[in-house]
Amino acid sequence: MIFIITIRDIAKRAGVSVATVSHVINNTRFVSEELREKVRKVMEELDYHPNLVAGSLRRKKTNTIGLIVPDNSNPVFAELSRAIEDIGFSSGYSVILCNSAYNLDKEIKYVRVLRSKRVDGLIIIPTTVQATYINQLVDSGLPVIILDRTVPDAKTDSVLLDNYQGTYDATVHLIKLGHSLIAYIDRPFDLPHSLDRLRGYRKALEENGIQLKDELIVRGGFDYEGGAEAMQKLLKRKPTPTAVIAFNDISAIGAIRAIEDCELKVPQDISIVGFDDIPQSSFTTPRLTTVHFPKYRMAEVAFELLQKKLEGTSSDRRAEIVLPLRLVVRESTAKIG
Amino acid sequence: MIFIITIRDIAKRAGVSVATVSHVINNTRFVSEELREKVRKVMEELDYHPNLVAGSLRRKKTNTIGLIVPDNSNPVFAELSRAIEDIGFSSGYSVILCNSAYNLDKEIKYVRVLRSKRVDGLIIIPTTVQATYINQLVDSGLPVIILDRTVPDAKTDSVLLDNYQGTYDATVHLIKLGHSLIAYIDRPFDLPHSLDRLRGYRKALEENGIQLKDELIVRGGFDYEGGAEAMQKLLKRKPTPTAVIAFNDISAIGAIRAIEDCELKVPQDISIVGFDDIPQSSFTTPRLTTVHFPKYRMAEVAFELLQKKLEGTSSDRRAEIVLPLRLVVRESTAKIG
DNA sequence: CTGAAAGCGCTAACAT
DNA sequence: ATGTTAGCGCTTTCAG
Repeated sequence: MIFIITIRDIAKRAGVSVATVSHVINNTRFVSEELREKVRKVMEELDYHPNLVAGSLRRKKTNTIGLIVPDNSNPVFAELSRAIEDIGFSSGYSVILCNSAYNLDKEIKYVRVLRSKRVDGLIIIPTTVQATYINQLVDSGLPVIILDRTVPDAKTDSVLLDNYQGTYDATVHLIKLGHSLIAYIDRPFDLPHSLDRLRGYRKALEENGIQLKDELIVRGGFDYEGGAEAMQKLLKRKPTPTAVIAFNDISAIGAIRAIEDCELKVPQDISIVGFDDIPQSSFTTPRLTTVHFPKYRMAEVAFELLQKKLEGTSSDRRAEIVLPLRLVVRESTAKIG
Repeated sequence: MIFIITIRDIAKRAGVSVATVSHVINNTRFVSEELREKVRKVMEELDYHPNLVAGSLRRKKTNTIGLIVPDNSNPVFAELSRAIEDIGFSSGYSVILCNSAYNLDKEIKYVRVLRSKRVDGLIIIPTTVQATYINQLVDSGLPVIILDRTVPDAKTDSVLLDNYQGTYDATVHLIKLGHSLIAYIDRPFDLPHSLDRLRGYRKALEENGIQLKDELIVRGGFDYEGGAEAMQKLLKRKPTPTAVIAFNDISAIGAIRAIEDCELKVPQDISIVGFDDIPQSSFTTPRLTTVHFPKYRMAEVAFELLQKKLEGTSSDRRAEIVLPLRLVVRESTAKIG
């Protein structure tokens, strides 16, 4: 940071007070066209760039928000980050991107940093269900919005998905296609939202008189490989499932890979449905049937909620917005052969 | 930002000077274990979080860097962002993520913001070849590292790929497989790095006595759909290519989609090779043959270069590190039928 | 309509 | 070994 020109320099050179310069920069009180023009010219000449860190200190507002996601290299989170940046930008906010790497320790470290950096707000997809450190933040007055994860005791707003409905619909879709041996690839460890997805699956089976087989539920990982490995396990189970639901598209894509590696075909031999509807899911072979996650919408809602908190117009009640989900039927599911 | 406890409060309550508190926080001069402990206790009690914006103002260092990428929802950039965040985090830097959306105007706006926010450095994948605004930054003393794009007149370091070699190898691979009708899906508009890729392709054809057919070069878009559309055009060309090289994996995946939609098979009817080696490329059907882009390595090199500039130990010469590329042969390429 | 000046919370030179 | 204090560059109240 070797920027030396300050507002005083501008003021001196333009023959006005620093107050005037500040006001022309921020358009915050009337300044005669004459002075205004003079100030602008000097700023231009000296290539002046206002120091926002000084401004932030004074104004107690940084115009930056923190965003903590598990892993930006996951397409869902990448799209979500992108959307939040987009929306933030148009409201004059920058976003500090933080990856927790599914690691509570790193997440908490980041929260400390962001807090010390005095971000105006925080949008977070937490790694755990633990609410204490989030509530500390909230209690300290930092606006926090929780995304995509249920944190039961959190004292702040969240925007969630109707996960239960998502897998319920997916399962019913499969059942209607004649499947009854429907497997489920779950995430590596439970969290309320994943439990909800599992519940949707279970409920659909139950309602249709299909007995749940525990050996058809298996855990995957957070990458493509995880889905492939889970599927490999499933392929060894007897009876072999004729359909599988994965907790996300990445796993589903890994699963397809594993199936085809066994000389089986999707959907002829096994149907697959994913969750998230990441961009590539329309371009896989076969195109993936999946539950559409409205990422941009989630970002919008999150930002609106955050804005309200920033403006102090947030309702006292803890908002919990649940976005509806919709099954997108493509080519990876078919009538049982 | 309604954090009210300041270093003075801590000092007062602990019965020490603010200097002492500052020094225990930053470990910047000796403080007796006794005072140190007392201060720590008070900080704990009052849930004190040092105000880094004040610190930054004073210290003229924000410990945050700006990262401008075209679009974080592109898997390559998502991985790159992730890697830079990761490396930055371990050196105590936060990163402000900015998407230029391939839009020079937005890019320049972000540069202004980042500059005013006094980021310590900037890592950028520029949208254009235009160096002026980058050089202004450089001249103003802001450490800038250019990634993945050739900006000929830029007066700062860059870390690039050996793009020429990448497509050259890809093309030779195809030629060895017996192909001579090799098409090329280019990006929507030219930039030096894409021109280099095209050069590699041309050179390989030429060296092998294959005549370049201009009608086999077509432009795609920045998403999967763009690749699919480009491929559709190619499929209408006579003679139809037996192999195609795409400027990135996303396009290649879109192209595969388009091919299969015409009841043709990859690689039996048409071979495809991509560029980037994004994670999903090992899991497509067929697995994509592609040029591996060492994303984490690029992030590391970029950060090292940046660090040097931050420490003022950067060489005077403008560094231009070119990372080697390597073709990963998977299943989307085969001997001509 | 414009200016003077206090102070945001911290760091670090200087003093003891 | 610790304390005092002058700013960092800006915003904003208060005065005129």
